[in-house]
Amino acid sequence: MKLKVVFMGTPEFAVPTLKKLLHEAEVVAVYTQPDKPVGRGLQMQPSPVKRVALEAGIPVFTPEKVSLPEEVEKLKTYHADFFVIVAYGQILKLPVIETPKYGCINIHSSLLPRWRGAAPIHSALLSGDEETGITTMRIVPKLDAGDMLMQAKTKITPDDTAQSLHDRLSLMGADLIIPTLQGIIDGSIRPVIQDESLVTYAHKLTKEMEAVNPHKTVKEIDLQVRALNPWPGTRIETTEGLKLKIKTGKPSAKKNVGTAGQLVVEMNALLLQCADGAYEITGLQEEGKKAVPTADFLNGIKNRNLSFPQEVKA
RNA sequence: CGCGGGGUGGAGCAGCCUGGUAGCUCGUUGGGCUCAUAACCCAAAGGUCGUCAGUUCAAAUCUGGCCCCCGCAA
Repeated sequence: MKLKVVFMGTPEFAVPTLKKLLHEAEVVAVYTQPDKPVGRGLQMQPSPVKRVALEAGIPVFTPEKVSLPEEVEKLKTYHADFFVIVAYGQILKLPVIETPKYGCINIHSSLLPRWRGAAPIHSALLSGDEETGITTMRIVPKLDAGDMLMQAKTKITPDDTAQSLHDRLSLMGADLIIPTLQGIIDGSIRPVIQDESLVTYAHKLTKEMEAVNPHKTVKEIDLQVRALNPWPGTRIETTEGLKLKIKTGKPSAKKNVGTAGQLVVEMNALLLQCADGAYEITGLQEEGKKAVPTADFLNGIKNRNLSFPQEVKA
């Protein structure tokens, strides 16, 4: 008999898990954040989870606060075995948590207890962690503090960005959900209490983080570019008015091509001089234009009013 | 009605204000030079200038509508 599940999730990250559940379990209802005005023109947009759920013909609910008493009453009527929560965007209060027969299960995109909180993928990258992963756990009232059920690890490669890790981890999470639920039912999983002495917190990303400080090291710049891709991105603006986002790049073999903060063109490469060496920008996007390989950008500037080096504004 | 930039040979751009022979850097193809090359030299192919209509003797260029792409903001 299929497990009866209520799914709660919102962004793209939650979609693979929802699809897995649609396939392997009986999803009786989907909860997601209300439609919001997003994008150019500020048009109302349903969440990615809502789109998938509607397509599958599952009832979708978008309460502002799922923990209100009347919402809890409705949740009880499903008589669900589990609530599965993936990046829902609301903190569940105890009455909700206690509703399903076997409890509320959460998928978190880090190796707990490291990186509890809002931006675990970015935090792992930004701090130069060598590996990260997925943890399934029981939901408790305290944020991301529940007992851990299963984990899967993945190495962070030099090419990984927040985007590539996000995509990989979201699939890993989907693969973990059925074994986790089954393991609880048949008692084969032994929940592990989080070691509070190892807890770190992943704080929310802000727009301000996109600014590059060229007085940081090449290593730090590289991690920033990869961790903040695609959002909020890594932006530089020169004193001559050139505004661009660094999409991709790598530490350059060249050591010093100017003074810290200079943007230099040398041997068909665009280089940003940092505190301890040069960082090569290999892909970029100018304001209002498409993202292009740096070679294309350099082809174009040859008949524009652009000359290098330029100074990057702090 | 949130603000703004843009659609020009395969790529990235200039030209538009001050209408009148299609430009630059690169790629592609052929040839040359070289022990050799992603280097250099010569040559060629490739574009109804997003689309529809208007103004004009004449529109990439001016005017209006439509389609598409992107940055900010959320």
